[in-house]
Amino acid sequence: MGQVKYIKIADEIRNRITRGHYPPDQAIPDEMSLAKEFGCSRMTMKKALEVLVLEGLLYRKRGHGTFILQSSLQPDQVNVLSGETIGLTASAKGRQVTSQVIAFHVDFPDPEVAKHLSIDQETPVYHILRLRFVDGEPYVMERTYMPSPLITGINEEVLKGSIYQHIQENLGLTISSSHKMIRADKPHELDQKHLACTPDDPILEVEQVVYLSNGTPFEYSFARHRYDKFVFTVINIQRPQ
Amino acid sequence: MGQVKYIKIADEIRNRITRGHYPPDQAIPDEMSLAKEFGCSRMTMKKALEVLVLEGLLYRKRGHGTFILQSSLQPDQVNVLSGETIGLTASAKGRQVTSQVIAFHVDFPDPEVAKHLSIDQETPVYHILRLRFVDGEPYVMERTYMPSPLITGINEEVLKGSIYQHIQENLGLTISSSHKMIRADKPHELDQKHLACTPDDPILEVEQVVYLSNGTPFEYSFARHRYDKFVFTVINIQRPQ
DNA sequence: TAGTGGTCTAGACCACAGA
DNA sequence: CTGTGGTCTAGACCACTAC
Repeated sequence: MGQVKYIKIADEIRNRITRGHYPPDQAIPDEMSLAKEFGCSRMTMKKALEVLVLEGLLYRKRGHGTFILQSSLQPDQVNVLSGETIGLTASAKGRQVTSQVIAFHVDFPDPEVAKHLSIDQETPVYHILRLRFVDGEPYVMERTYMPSPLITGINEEVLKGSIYQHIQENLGLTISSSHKMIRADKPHELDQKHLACTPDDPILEVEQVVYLSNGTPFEYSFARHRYDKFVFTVINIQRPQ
Repeated sequence: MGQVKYIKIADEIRNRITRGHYPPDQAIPDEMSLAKEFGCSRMTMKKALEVLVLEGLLYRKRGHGTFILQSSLQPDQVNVLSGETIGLTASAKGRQVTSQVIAFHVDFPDPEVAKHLSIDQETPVYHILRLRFVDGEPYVMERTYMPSPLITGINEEVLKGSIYQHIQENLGLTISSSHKMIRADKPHELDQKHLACTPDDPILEVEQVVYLSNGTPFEYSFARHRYDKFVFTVINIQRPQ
């Protein structure tokens, strides 16, 4: 769990909300009361509540109070991916994720790949093509590029499981952010073959660059999803002015 | 512009970054130096930089410094929508947005619409169907539901422009957040007719609930986009632990 | 050891809402 | 007027990085 105080407080309040500890139709206690209860300053309390606002559980109204967003209590359908988690293995919690390696080799990157990975064309890159299953159903086809000098120790064994788990646990690297571009597309032949879809079944494609905590991009990928098995959810909070 | 200090500082630093004021391959000045330059406390400086981190312009490394994310300097293609702006009129800056009203009437909501707008089925709701053009090209078909007692003064004139502008400027309401679900779909007949697409052209659909700053949902909508004219971009920063 | 960002504090003042 | 959240401060200590 979070070793940091504001994360621990946010975790506790999130639990209270989802377990119905606070009446959903009135304000939760004010910042000062909560700060006193949790033995922290008001600023720290504010930071904890800010986490839950960004998750879409709470909204706050100056001069009024902090309230539970009704929609957060409705069991939103499958909710396959949120803006928060990275990686299919982490997203499909409780369901079994398996992977079939279709292609795996090392090559020099083309200019587009090199550009997104911020490397030159002389740096070798893993080319990985995986078909991924959730509970045995074909779910997504992932084409992934990673600089091989940076992400070491990739082999068939790793590819059958979770690359992200390998990066974090075996390589000790920290994943920090991702930039995604989401679009619809027509199915390629490869999609039709492996995702078992017809020529008029659309594909939802997620193009992504993922960064380590030192700012280095380590993954450039295209994930192509069956249109009937994937919804991408995003929560957007406006900044003042 | 932002009347708030940290927003104004963020605006200034954003300008410096995009104009190349800071060398892109080394750290920008540290928090204390910047705080001194802008005449603010270190906490305020941190808050300003946090804004730019969330926008994907900067990344920060404890014990190391604050750096410009290379990818933010590359002129990312069209970048039609980011997680930040709400509303087509605001997204398609510099391009001409026009709207054609296909249907517009008031009715009672079905249970699904009522649920997402947090109203009962006796509250009348605007049903709006608009085709929207960017620079004269058909771009997106929007089906929108809004509670008519809440969003007043909607007429053909407003619908041909920007509803959001009407809500903010004429009604004085503040839009605060949105929850989006993005998926691919096959084109309906209505899509094919108005978006000028063929039966095998996919559609990118954005289902959305938009909230006022008092937490009231005021819009439930489905925006159906031509697959070749819309990319949805999302930036995701991981929280510690 | 020096320098960086991350967290946390105690308190101040401001902006906004409702009685 | 009171109470709410929003901002800002000056300073402390901690965690991590590089030298």
